[in-house]
Amino acid sequence: MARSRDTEKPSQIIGAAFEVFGKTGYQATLVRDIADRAGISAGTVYTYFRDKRELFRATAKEGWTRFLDQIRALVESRQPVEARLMEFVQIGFDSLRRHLPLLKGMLFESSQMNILEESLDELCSLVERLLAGRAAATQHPSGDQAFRRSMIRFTVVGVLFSAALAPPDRVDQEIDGLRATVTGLLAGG
Amino acid sequence: MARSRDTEKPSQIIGAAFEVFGKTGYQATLVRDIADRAGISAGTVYTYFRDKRELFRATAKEGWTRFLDQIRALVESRQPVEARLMEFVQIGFDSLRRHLPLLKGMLFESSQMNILEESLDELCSLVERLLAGRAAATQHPSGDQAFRRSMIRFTVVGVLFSAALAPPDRVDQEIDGLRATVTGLLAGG
Amino acid sequence: MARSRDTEKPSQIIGAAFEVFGKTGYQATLVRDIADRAGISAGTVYTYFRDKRELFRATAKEGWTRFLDQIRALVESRQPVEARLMEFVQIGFDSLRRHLPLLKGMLFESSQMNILEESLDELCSLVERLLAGRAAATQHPSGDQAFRRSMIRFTVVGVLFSAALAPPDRVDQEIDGLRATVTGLLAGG
Amino acid sequence: MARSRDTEKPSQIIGAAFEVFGKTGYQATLVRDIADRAGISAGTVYTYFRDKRELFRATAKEGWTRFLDQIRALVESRQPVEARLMEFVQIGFDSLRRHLPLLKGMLFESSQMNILEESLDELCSLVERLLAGRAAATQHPSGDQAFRRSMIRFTVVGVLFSAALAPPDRVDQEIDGLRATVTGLLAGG
DNA sequence: CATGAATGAGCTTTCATTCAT
DNA sequence: TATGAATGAAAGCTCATTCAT
Repeated sequence: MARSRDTEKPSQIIGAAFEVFGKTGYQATLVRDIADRAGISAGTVYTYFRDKRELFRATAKEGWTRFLDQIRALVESRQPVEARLMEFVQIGFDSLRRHLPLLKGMLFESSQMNILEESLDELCSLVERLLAGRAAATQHPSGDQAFRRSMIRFTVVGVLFSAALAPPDRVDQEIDGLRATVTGLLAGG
Repeated sequence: MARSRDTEKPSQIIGAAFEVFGKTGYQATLVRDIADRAGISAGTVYTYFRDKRELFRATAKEGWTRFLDQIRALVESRQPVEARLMEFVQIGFDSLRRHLPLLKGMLFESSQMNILEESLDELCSLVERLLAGRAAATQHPSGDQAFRRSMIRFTVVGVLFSAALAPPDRVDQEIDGLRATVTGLLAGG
Repeated sequence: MARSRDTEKPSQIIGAAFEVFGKTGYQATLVRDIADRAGISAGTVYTYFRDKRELFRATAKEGWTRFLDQIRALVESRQPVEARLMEFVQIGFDSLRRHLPLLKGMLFESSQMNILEESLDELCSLVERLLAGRAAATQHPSGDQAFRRSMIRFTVVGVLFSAALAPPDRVDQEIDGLRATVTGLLAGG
Repeated sequence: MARSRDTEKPSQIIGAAFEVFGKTGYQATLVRDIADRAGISAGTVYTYFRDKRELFRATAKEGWTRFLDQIRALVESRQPVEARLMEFVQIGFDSLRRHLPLLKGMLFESSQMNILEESLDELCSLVERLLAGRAAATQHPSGDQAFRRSMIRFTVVGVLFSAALAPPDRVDQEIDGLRATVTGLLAGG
């Protein structure tokens, strides 16, 4: 038999891609760099991914999946609402800080691949559910439902892109500021 | 009538760049295409702009300037608050629709050039001033000031990027939806 | 029934190669395509043939062998001369039509592999023998022997390459024309 | 003004291409090698030729043009028939010897580009005209006209391809043999 | 022997930028 | 200053071949 198809190879490659795309951006990343970091030859990348684009897509998707899984678990946890919200903020901004380069890659270099759309939608619904417990307490007319939903969407998009737009040397304070703002919003109602 | 050809050439080039970048996107745009449309040779572009990047920066800046000038005039106009807000929405979404490709270029294809920061900041303050009249009517504790400011920021960024992220065939309905949402937000308070 | 799989594999591969090279041409043919059609893996091809080149050579040789065997049988058959000549034309042009792509591969895409030389030589002598019966009838001085031989050679080469050079959409009429010409030559003398 | 477009550049490039294609063959030739030999950069080749293919086509065409021009002049010269025929054989086989590698390139590596068709056709008509004077002397029924024409075609194609098919170490004797054959044919009638 | 995953050399063409005129 | 011919770096992907299993 031939060398058996290594089932870990794809995630090994994605791992490498995660780092290189994150550091270098989509355009500037060479497939060879990813292969090098994964310890394989450039050709092998193409055994598992049709092309650079698909590799990027898979990498980005993987990132979102990991993150959304955490949030999903949180939504279904039995903690009190406020605790869950705090943890959400914690996890969310940690991820943001950690994966900002990849996010920028997703935003800036690949408008065609609408990886974000879906993921953003899901993130927004999760946030909605996260807030639902609290919202139920107060009686809200249905108009406020739409308002809330739009608020959530704009807040999520606003946070992500504000962070992504920040100049590299001010990323950290920008994220801190955003986090404070969001915390405030949650506290304020 | 014209002062001199040399003074006009940069804006002539920017005018051409505006159209070509807007239609084609940053990457896919050839410097020669811009030169052709400007009726000059490719080499001449480099007399006025260091490189393609700087030309894009200047073009984007020009676009924001035109737009912000309109809003600035609106802020200083003597119309009643509500009328100004309606006109703002009108102008804003018209520009968005018209210049979306250029905006996408700014967002997605030129990560290093943080052209937006400044312009976004100014746009947000203008919106703040636009809303200020109305806000003054009600007594708001200072906490709400911060809330309002963050709201504005998130809304502005949210609108721009949501539009930019929409897949090409759904851009129009996306913009319509965003406009409705914003109108609702303004109406709702 | 079969002796052993290993003995059959080469001809099995050649059979597949015959079809794929014929359809696709040398350059455009992937070793894997041949392997697929032969129902084996690409690697196995290299157990029986040093490389793609050698496989092509073997395939072409096989094709010539099959063809020359038919002609050889014809030469040795007991039919009257004229009947043999007619059948020769029949078989020859049928083969030409059927295997033209392979012939083109031999001619155009594999300059170093002079597969044709030998086969052409044999084909020419067979034709000479085919014509010999008729030629004997008339008294020919030896000079005409050389003339005849050159004629044969040029005719054979001329037919093959003229067919091979014809643009794809005119191959059929070209072959028809060549056949008519040859028939005429035979009839005429 | 810019550096003016050098009108000699194309033929300069073709000159280099002539040598490199001839020596190396179409496939194995790197555009860069041609550029190097022409003393220009690889990119410049593309200012004058759309791609490698078109450069080859132009090169081959140029070769045929030079050759056919000579033959054309010969046809129109006032020399006696026999002298012209002898000179034709002289020129023809000299060219064949000199440009065989390019011819092989044309034959073997580029069946798609039917550069040969046209040139062969013209060469054949020229030969026909060359022989016409002599032919006129004897009364030939029209059937012989067709015979003659086919003979010419097969002879021309036969000579060219027989030379092209000869293994490198026997090219010279092959060409000598072909020349002798042709001379004999001409002498014999 | 068979397999097929892994390898990695190979190469055209584009296009931003330069610079001789 | 304007021109546009010339430059030359740059990189994805294929596919014949190898070799670990």
